[in-house]
Amino acid sequence: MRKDTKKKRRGALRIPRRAGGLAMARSSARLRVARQGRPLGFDPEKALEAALRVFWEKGYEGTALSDLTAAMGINRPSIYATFGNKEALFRKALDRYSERMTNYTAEALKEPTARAVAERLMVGTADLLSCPGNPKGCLMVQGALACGDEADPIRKELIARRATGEAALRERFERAKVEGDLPAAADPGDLARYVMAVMHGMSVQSAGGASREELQGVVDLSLRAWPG
Amino acid sequence: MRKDTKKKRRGALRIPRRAGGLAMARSSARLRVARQGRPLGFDPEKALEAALRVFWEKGYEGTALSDLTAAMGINRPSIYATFGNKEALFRKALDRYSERMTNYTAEALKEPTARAVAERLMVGTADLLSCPGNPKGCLMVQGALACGDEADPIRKELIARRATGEAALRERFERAKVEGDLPAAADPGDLARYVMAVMHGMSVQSAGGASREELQGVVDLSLRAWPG
DNA sequence: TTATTTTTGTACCAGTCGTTATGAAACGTA
DNA sequence: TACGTTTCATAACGACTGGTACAAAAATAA
Repeated sequence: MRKDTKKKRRGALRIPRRAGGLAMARSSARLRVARQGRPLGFDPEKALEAALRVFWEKGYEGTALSDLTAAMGINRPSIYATFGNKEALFRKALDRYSERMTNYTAEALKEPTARAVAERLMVGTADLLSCPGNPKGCLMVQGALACGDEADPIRKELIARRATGEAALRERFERAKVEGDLPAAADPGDLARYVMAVMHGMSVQSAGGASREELQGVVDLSLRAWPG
Repeated sequence: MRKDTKKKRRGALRIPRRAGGLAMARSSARLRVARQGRPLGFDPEKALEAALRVFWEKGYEGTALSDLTAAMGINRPSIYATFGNKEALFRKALDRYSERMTNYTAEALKEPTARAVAERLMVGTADLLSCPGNPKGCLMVQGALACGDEADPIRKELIARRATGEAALRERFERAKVEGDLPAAADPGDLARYVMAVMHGMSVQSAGGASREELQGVVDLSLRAWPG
């Protein structure tokens, strides 16, 4: 099911039998206890974590259902019943990625000065990218940077999420200007784009095998551009 | 043919009937004139250019043979006879990309100062990324950043090519240090990585829809980090 | 003409893709 | 026990993947 013909999207409007959101929210269903029927044979949280790893490593398009079933330890029908389809599973993995991996961004935005925000953001990125247990690179970049028509919704989703992050950064820098933290001549939009570009560039370099020290060198140099 | 089973690589050791290199070197076979047999019904240069565009836009994995035949205006057997297989075609397209699109890099390295080298490199990248007729982003980045096992050789090839560019830049900066153009405290490796990271980051932002002016803003800011 | 060589179009290959139908298995409940 | 419900495993679906066999078509050489 790639491109040119009917694209009938057979399973798109399928409703998962069990409300995945609920089952996902509390691990192993603490509140909806004692449902009748055969119990789940796996931990949805761990399965989702495994799926995230695969997507992170191979990208959306490069990940096959067989990769997912192998990594998650369950078979296809369990995936579809619990998470929807491949696209829905990726989005849930992406949510998990944002919550668990890039939570330092929210913390960084609380730093008192614009420069401290930028520094903490970039150092946090270097940390994430060089964490030994993690795949190389950033899911928000390499999940679907260029792809076929089939994966295009995912590509657009990642673009939107990157844009959201950049907007939050720009707004933080606008506040910094109001607070006198940034010179009047500084352009918050340019600064936000610059910081994002450096982080995305670090992601590409990480995917190419850059070490923690090398990434830190990029961070140090990029902070020398800071105004004021 | 994706991953888990035999991976028999049926056509890998196939030898193209006609020496593709020769036919490619001179457009429409000026030197090897008057070969007998039915003449080629298409221009290999134009076909390769069309293939390059598709790979550039959709990445290696996202590009199907049907995409290529449609864009190149020829059918599969002609592709295989002229260029080899999909992987060989991508490599030829990548060569063309390097020669025609990123030739400004060689020019940039000839600039008299390290800063001028960096500036010309990044401005040239902004030009390339915002050239109206071109796909968004950079083929060397989004051709195969994260992918399945099948595309892994291409991913590694891109990593190697990016590393080659970074090494050339580092060597240029080392020369600049010898020439007194860069302070003794400057680290050529860090500087090269920094410039590459900014350019790769611009590529990601371009893929997300960044305009020429926005990319130029990134270039201007990143040059403020320059030592000396 | 006939023979030889090369390209073209068609139709196909085995394998994989994402997705699902089906029925057995495993639970709580009556 | 039997029932209702839910999950599990198997096996299949149609569509598409990269790659090819084959013969007709189009050129040169004899």
